[in-house]
Amino acid sequence: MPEGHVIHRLAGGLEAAFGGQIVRVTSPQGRFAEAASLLDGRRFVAAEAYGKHLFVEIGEGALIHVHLGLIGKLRLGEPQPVLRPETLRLRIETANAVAELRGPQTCALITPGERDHVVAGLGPDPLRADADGERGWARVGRSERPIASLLLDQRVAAGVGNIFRCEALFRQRLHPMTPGRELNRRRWNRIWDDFVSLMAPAVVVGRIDTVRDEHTPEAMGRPPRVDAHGGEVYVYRRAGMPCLVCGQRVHAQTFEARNLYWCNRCQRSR
DNA sequence: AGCTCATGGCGAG
DNA sequence: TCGCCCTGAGCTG
Repeated sequence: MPEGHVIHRLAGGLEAAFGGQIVRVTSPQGRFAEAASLLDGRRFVAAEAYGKHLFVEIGEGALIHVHLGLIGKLRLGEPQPVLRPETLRLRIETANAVAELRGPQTCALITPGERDHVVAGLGPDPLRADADGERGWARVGRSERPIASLLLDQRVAAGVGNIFRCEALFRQRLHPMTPGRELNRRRWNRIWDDFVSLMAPAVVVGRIDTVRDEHTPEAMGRPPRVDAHGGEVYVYRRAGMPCLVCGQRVHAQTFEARNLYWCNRCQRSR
């Protein structure tokens, strides 16, 4: 479940659960055992998200770098016995809380310098107060690449994933294949502002809602969306269903190995 | 029980 | 551009 809002939410949850406390760190699966033993029994200092990357600081001078990838999960909860240890890469626990990491793309012990190197390779993160959207525009405005490709490029906007990409393009009525250089700065600013205004609440509520007030279930007299991957959206995973604005069937196509969803009638500009 | 797909990203060719 | 990595939910049988 990993777009940037999930990672930021996890960072906050980890700090609330473990901040300042002495923690047990283990790797029941064994694949992170050596590093875990170095951190075990030390004090949890901080957890920080940058884009889809999570940095967990336990003890001095070392960080755990976590990237969930497509299928990784980090669950926070009450103390409980270890279940399915064969897939449990990392477990952090106190008497009151447990965090369990399974299936991550990355779980590695790194130095602060290595963390800085990872961050240096990322573009601005709409969820960070220090983000500078202009850095994203610098890459978009002179690119021949389709905007759908650019918006998943973590150097353009770190933390944006497939849902926010598809939804921002719909909200801006932009055809996914529009080359970046055909946008102007104002158009980019509106996309960026959408990322900020959609992602920040998603961190708080733990789901993605992108439909404007006039298209909510209440406003349109339709049943609310109930499936597990999020909240109310315009096009993501709505292939073949009627567009909430014009009624035409939502299109879906594989593009650069990812699913792309859009409305051919509403998103004409290019 | 087995198959497919997923909110990612990498490296080989 | 494709195959591959890692896990689990949601189908199908």
